Amino acid sequence: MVTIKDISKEAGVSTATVSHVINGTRFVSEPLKKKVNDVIEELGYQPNRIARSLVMQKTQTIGVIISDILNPFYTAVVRGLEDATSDLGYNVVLCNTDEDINKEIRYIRVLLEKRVDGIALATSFQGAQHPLLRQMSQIPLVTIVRKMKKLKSDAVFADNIGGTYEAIEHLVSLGHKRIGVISGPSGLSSGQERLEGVLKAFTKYGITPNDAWMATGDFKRESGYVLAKGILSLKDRPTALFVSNSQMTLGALQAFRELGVKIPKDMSIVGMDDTEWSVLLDPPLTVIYQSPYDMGNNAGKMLLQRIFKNQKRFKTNVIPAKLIERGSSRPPRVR
Amino acid sequence: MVTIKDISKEAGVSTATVSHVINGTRFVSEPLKKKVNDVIEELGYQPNRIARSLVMQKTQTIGVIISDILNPFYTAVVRGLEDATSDLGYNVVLCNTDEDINKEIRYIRVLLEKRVDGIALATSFQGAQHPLLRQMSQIPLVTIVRKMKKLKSDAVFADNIGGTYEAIEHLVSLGHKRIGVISGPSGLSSGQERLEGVLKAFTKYGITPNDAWMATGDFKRESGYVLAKGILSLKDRPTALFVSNSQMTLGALQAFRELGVKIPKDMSIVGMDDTEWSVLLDPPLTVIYQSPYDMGNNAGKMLLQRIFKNQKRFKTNVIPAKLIERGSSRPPRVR
DNA sequence: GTGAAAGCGCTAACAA
DNA sequence: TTGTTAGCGCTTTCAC
Repeated sequence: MVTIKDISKEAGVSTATVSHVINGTRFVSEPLKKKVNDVIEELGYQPNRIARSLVMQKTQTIGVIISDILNPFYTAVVRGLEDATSDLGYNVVLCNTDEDINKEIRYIRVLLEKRVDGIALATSFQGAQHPLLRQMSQIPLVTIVRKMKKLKSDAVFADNIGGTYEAIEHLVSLGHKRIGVISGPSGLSSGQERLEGVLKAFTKYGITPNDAWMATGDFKRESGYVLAKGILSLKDRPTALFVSNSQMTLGALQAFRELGVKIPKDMSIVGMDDTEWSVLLDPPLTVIYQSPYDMGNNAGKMLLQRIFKNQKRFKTNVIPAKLIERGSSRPPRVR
Repeated sequence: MVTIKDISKEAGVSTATVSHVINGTRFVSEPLKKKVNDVIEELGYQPNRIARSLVMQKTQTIGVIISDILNPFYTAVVRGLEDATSDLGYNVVLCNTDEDINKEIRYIRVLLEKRVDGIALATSFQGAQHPLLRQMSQIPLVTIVRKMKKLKSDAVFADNIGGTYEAIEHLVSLGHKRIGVISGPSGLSSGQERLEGVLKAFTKYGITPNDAWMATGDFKRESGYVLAKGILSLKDRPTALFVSNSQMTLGALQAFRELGVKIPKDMSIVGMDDTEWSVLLDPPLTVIYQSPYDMGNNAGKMLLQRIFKNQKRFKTNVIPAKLIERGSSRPPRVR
């Protein structure tokens, strides 16, 4: 592999000069500059950024840690993050944890050791105090999607409470009083807050939650399927169902299909997360949209800000969630 | 930031010893080992992998270059790649090119300069000879999804020809003779081969392609929408439509919906790529499934093999594509 | 306007 | 069994 030394030798200049023509960091006379560039071209020189990183103490790399890129929600987050940072020459390294806190810890450690310039973390940690709290506060880090207790950091997440509140309000406005809910893990802020918004709306509109209609899943398709099946099989069932993420909605829809429960005739459904397929369903799905792309994009921008100037105050960016009304929610059938 | 020197000083040993206890690369007596580990713990030492990479000449990082992670096909590819490589401690850096050859070139350059240990590349280059041909043959590289002309390298892709052949054969076996096709860019091997499989089946079954029913898109949703709309609006239209990727299928389905063309009553449809939503459509979608996860996974494994021992022969891994028959394809209506 | 050389934080050959 | 030190390929200070 050809190095800067080879170039300097071949061009008859110092390595300093080569470095400066490559980076434009100080004036170099035209003839020298040309000579150097010619040699670089001729030898097919590729500067070694590892060496550069070592002296510059920066890697032009940021890490993103999520549970699973196969979930389209996170796909959009990651894309937003890349778009926000790639213009400034950053690369993103992708880490899937599958909600496994040990994987998460391993990834954080490695990213730290690789000296990434920043980390965007959607934690899977459900306890009170993250094991890597100390280490994480040493570098630019933005918590995304899910809040982390005890950690002071920049943060961007959706307005979960507002979003789910709106979902319920929407159903109530259609005339629903019998509303079922499939929520996510209570140990995750996203799961807990979404339930909170639901309950807030229930209270506001004088609805007493029916335990048989309130289920807690794990944000995965299978649990949406199983839990929906349970609720749909009840003799006394709700007239509407809210499902708190797209993967569980997928499972729930499968349950509707299998049990022959017609949407919205037999039951209305509102999902969380908009997807590429929401509009193609029959009827199209009413959803709460949380702008995952924007979340990733904003996270990227906040990271860059912190990388460039280390302000002391931490910022929190709450992205509004909004209702997209489509055909799957209708007034309940009058009996 | 604490370095190996700090540890060695504090523990009263040489940096060599510290290095060796961290990496287990030579015997260190118990007392020393304990002392070193204690100090590491105490000072919260995080080894600098940049420095390590510089001397070891390896980064434990691989790059993956695709057009767009938002396309669930690539999402699965990337996930497969990560799963194949993360066990051995590799990280993957994600690069989205949006089919922009300039972005692709930039990314390849950067990955090369960052000295990634390997690259998985789904190229967007449609010309004869890739601009970075020389550079790319210098490191472990596996071409995926799309073939690259003139480049000798490991490769893994789907059996596009076999897959689309099977799609048409399936339609023919149902009694269709009037078959429309929305293909992808002819400059990409995936686009060209898929069309090739279609034509091969046409020939085999004595079907003469009707130009009005043969459209070429760009693998994006919008083009599927526009082209399908064109075909569906024809007075003389086909009885079945094959669409050669999931994004265009999405658009096509939208066209069916808007024009009130009922599937499969008015027209059958077979898509390429299975997705999380295929089964939820009404009727569920018949598709050709190309195992994107496996493609990524195999690509990862091939990369690792080449990283570990530099065999001279290049391998090509063709992943079979298979028909998944569901409700969207039925015999044509008898007029 | 350009060059010499120290140093970034490790690993490993060599020495003891 | 452990330590000394050269060197990985750059950037940048200081000197000329």
